[in-house]
Amino acid sequence: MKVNLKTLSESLGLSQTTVSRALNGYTDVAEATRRRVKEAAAAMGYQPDPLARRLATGRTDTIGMVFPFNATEFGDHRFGEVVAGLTEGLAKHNMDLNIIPTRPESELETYARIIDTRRVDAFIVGWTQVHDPRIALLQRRGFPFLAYGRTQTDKPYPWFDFDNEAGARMAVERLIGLGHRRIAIIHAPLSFNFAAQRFAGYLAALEAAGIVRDDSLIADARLSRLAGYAAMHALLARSDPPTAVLIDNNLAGVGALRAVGDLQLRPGRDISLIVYDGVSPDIPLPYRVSWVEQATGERTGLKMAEQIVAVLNGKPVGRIHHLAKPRLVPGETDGPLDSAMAAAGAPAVAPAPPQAAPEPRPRARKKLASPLS
Amino acid sequence: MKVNLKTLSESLGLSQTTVSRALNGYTDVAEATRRRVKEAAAAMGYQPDPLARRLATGRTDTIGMVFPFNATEFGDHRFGEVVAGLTEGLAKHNMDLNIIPTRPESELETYARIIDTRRVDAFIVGWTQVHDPRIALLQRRGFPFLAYGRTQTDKPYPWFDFDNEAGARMAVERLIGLGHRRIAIIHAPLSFNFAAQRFAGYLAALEAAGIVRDDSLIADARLSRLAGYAAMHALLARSDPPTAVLIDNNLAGVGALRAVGDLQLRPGRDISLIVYDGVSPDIPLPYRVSWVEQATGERTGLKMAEQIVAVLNGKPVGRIHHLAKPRLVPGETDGPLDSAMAAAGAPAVAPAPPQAAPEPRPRARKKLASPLS
DNA sequence: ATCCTATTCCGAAGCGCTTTGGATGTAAAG
DNA sequence: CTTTACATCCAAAGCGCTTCGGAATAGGAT
Repeated sequence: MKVNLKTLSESLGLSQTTVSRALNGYTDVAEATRRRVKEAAAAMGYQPDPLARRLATGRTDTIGMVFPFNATEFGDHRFGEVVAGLTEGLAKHNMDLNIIPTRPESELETYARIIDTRRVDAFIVGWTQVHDPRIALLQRRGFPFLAYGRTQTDKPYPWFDFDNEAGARMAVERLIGLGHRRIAIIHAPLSFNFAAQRFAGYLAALEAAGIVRDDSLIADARLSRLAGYAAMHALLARSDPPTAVLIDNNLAGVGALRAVGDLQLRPGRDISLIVYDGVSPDIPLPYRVSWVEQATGERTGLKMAEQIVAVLNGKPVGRIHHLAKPRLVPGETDGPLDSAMAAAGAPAVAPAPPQAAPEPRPRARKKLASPLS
Repeated sequence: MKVNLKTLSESLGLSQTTVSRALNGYTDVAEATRRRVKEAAAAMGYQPDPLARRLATGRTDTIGMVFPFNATEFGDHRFGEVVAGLTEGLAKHNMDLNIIPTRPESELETYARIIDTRRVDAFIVGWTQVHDPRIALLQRRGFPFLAYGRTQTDKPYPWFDFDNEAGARMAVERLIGLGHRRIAIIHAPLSFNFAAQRFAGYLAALEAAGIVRDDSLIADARLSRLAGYAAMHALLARSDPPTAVLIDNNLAGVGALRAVGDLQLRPGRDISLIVYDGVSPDIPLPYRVSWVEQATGERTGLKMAEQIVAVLNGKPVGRIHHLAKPRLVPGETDGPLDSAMAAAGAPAVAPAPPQAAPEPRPRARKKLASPLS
C-alpha cells in the first residue's frame, strides 16, 4: 500500500510537520526523534512524492539541456562524457539531468515551452554561438542557466569555457616551431563561439611569428565528418598545398584524416595535422593523433554541475566563471617540415590511390575524384 | 504578475471549476462561456501550472527513455532519427520525451528511481536484450512501457520491432543469388535481440540454400566501429577469406568498410558487403553501400509515439505490437562472385597498402599490421 | 516562586489544479 | 400548475508536501 507523509506520521504518532522536518534535516527536531523517523521511513519504504514536493517548493530538482536532433549523429564523443560527468555531479545534489530533444528549427520555442511549464530549474546551454538567441531569451525571461561556452552579451551570465584561443595558438605555435609556414586551418562556422576563438588563436599565432595570413588556407567547414573530408581534400588538391593543418573540431578531424588517408599521404611525414579535441577512440587509425586536449568530459561535467548548483543557490552570476586550460598532446600526425620536404623531393613512397595507375607522385597534386557525389 | 486559475476565474466572475472545465473541454459548460474563458486565458497569458496539474491528476505527460552513457558516441545515427520522430509524435498528444542519462552500470537503479519518483508516465526501452532485466523490472513493478525491439518473457507486453530475421535473410539470399557461398557475418553480441534475430536470418538463408554453416566465418563483434574494423580485418587476413560479408549493424559497418578500404580492396568487386541499416550519411565513402533498410527513424518514432499513447490509454498490452518490414537497398558494395574470382585471378589491380612494398596480391592474404594497438 | 530561554513539536495554511456531487435555473412534458 | 429533464455552474474536498507562526515543556537564572 501507498505510504505517504500522512500514514507515516500517524504510525509514528508524530505530526506531518515534524516528520517532514526530521527527514529534511531541520535542526528543530530532537536527534532521537530524527533517528526514529528515519528508521521508520526506511522500514516502510517511504518515498516523498516529488510531484507534491515540487508543487510545494516550486523547485523541480531537474536541470534541462535541450538537444536539437538532426537526422545525423547525436553529438560527438565528448558530448557523452560531459553528460556523464554532469549526471554524476548533479546526483550528488539529488538533482537530475534531463535531455530534452527538439527539432532544430524549433529550438527556441522548446526553451520557451519548458520555461513556461516550469519543468526544470535551470538550463545548460551548449554549443554556444557568438551571438546566441537562446541566451538572449533566457536572460530576457530571467531564467537561470549555465552557458557551456561563452557568448557575446552585455549582461553578466555564468559560463564554463575552455581557453580555445590559447589552445589553438599553442597548436599553431608548435607547427611553426616544426618549421611550417604554410599552415592551414579547417574551422567550423565562426558563428560558433569555440570556432571563433580557435580561429582567433590561429591568427594570433601566425601574426606573432610574422607569417602573413593566407586566406586560401582557411577553410570554413560545417561541423561534420563529411565537411572536414571535403575541406581537406580541397586543400590538398591545390597546386601549393599547406604543409600543416589545424582542424578545429573532432568531427571534421575524422573526415580530414580520412581524406589524407585516401590520398595515400602519411600524416606526420607528408603533412602535419593537429586535431583540436582529438578524435573518437572508436575510429580505427594506425597512428596516434596529435591533438589539443581539453579537460576530460567527465571533469568538465562535474565542474559544470557545481556551477549550476551555485547559480541556483543565488551566487551572483557574474561571478560564476570557469576557464579550463587546454594542453597539447603530441602524437604522430605532426612532424618537422624537413620530412615533408624530403618526402616531396624523394620518389613516391606512398602508393597511388586506388583506381589510379601507380605513378611517381611527390605530393597530392591531381584532383582525385571526390567521394562526395 | 502571475496569473493562475484563481485570478483568471475571479477576473471572469466564474468559479475555478468552470474555468478549468471550460479549458479542458468538458461538455457541461456553455459554448459562449467557453469562448469567453478561452479568450481571457489567451489574453492574460494563462498557462496552467503543470506541477499542480500533475499533482492533481497523477500524470506527468512525459515519456522517459533512459540512456546509458558510455564515454564514446551517443548512439548511432538512427537513434537521432527515432528520437526526433518520437518527439514529434508525442507532441501531438501534448506529451514530452525525456532522455534520462545514466551510467551504464546503474541503469536498473535509474529505472527504479524514476519509477519511485513518478517522473514519467511510461518508458521506452531501447536496445532490448534477448533476456532483458529492465523489462523484467518494469513488468514486476507494473509500470507502463514500450519495448523498442522484442525480448523473451512469458507475460505479454507492447513492442515495436523490425523483422530482423527476414531482413538478414533477404540480404544473405541476395548474396547467394550472386553466386557467393563463403558468406561471413559480423554480428553484434547475440544477447541483443536484434543481433540474435539477424543471426537467425543469416543461418536460415544458408540452410535454405544448402550451404553448411562455417563457424569460422562468424564473427562476434562489440557494437562499435573498432570492433567491426578488427573483425573484418581478421576475416580478410584468413588464407581462405569469405567472398561476401553481412555486417549486422551500422556502427560495425563503418569499421568494416574502413578495413576493406585500408586493405586496398574494392567492395562490390573484390568482396561483397551488405550492411544492415546502412551507414551514417556523414561518413565519406566513394560508393553507395548496399544495405537493408528499415523504416526511417522518423516514421519509427511516430509509430512508437502512437503505441505508447495506446498503452497509457489502457489498450491491452498484448495487443500493441508492430513489426516493420525491412527492404533491401542494392548499392555498389555487392556484386557477382565472378568478379571477385576474376579479380583474384588477375594481376594486382589494387595497389599495396601504405608502408608495404608493392607486390602482386590477389586478395588480402598476409596479416597487415593492425591499427588497433 | 517567577521569569526567560532554549528546545522540540505541531496546527493550519498554502502550492495550483482537478473532480465529485450537488445546486440552480429554464424549458419541455404531464 | 407541477414534474421531469437538461443545461450550466459551483463549493469544497482533495493531491502530498513544505513552512510559518506559535505552543508546550524543561531547565536555568533571578
